[in-house]
Amino acid sequence: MPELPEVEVVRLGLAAHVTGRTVAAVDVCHPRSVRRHLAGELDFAARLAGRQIRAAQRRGKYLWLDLGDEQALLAHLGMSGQMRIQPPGAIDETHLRVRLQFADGGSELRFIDQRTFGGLSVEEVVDGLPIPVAHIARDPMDPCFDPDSVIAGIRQRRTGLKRALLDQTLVSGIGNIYADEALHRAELHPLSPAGSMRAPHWEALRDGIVGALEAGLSNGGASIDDYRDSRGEQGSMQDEFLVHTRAGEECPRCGGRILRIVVSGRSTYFCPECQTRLRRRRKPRVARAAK
DNA sequence: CCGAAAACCTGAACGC
DNA sequence: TGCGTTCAGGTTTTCG
Repeated sequence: MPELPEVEVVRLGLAAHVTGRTVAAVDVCHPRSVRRHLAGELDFAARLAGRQIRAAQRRGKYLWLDLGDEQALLAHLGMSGQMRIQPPGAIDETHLRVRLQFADGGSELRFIDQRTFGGLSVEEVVDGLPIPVAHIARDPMDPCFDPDSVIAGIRQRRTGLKRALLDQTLVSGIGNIYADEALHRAELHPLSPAGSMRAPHWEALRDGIVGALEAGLSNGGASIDDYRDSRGEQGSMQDEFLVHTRAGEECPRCGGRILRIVVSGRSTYFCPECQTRLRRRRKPRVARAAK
C-alpha cells in the first residue's frame, strides 16, 4: 500500500511531468473515485479545466497538485491508487478511474485504482494545506518536523506503540508496513505501552522511523499488491523488509522466529526475541488535582 | 480519551 | 471446473 515513501516517489514523478502544464479535459470514468468532491463530478471537471499546475506537494500520504488561486487537486491513493503518466494513445487500464488531458496534447495523467479506497477532489487551500489535510500531522520528511514534540505526543497516549505510529494526527506517513519496520529497527515490541518509553527507547524509535522511511524511499517504495510509480515501475523495498510479511522466517538481527499477530485489525510482524516489550510505567499521567 | 467494529471495494487464494 | 468464502488494508464514522 502506498505510504510516505511510495507517495513521495509518485510526487517526484508528477513534479517532473505535470508542473507548468495546463489541464484541458477531465474524464471521470468512475464516480466513486471523486466522491470526496462533494459538488459532484461535473463540478470536479469544471474546476480543473483551464487550470495550470504549479507544483506537486505532499504531507504524509496525501498528495496534491497546486492549482494556484488557493486551490489544489488533492489525491489520496488509498490502498491501490496509482497516478500514472501515459502517452495519449495508451490503452485504458482496467481500473482507470480519472483521466486528465493537457492543453499541450502531450502525456496524460491517469488515476488508476482497483479497490477505489482512494480518490481525487478539488479543495480550497488554507495556510498552505488543502482543507482535508489540515488535521494531518507533519511527516518525518517535513523540514519543520520536530521529533521531540512528536515523541512527547506518543508518550502521552495510553495505547500501544504500533497503534500510536499509525495515528496520522500524531505523525503522518507511516502505515502498516513502515510501522512494523520502524519498530523492528528500534527493537521495540508493537504492543509496548506508548507511555512506557524512556530516553533510549524514543531515541531508537525516532531513528527507526527515519531509517525505515529512508530505506523505502531509496528503494523506490514497496510494491506488494499493485503499487507502481508514475511511470508504472515497481519499487524494490518489498525485498528489503526486515520483518513485514516475513512470518516464520528468521529475524535478520538475532535469528529469532518472526511472528505475525493482529493489532487494530492489521497484520503485524515482529521478532519476539529482540523487540522488547516494555511494561507500563507507574503513574504515567498527571498530577491529581493541583488544587 | 480509548478502542473495537463497521463500512467502503475487488482480486487473489482457498475450500469443497 | 467452478462456485462460494475469506482476507487484505487506509480512513472515517459510530458506538460502547
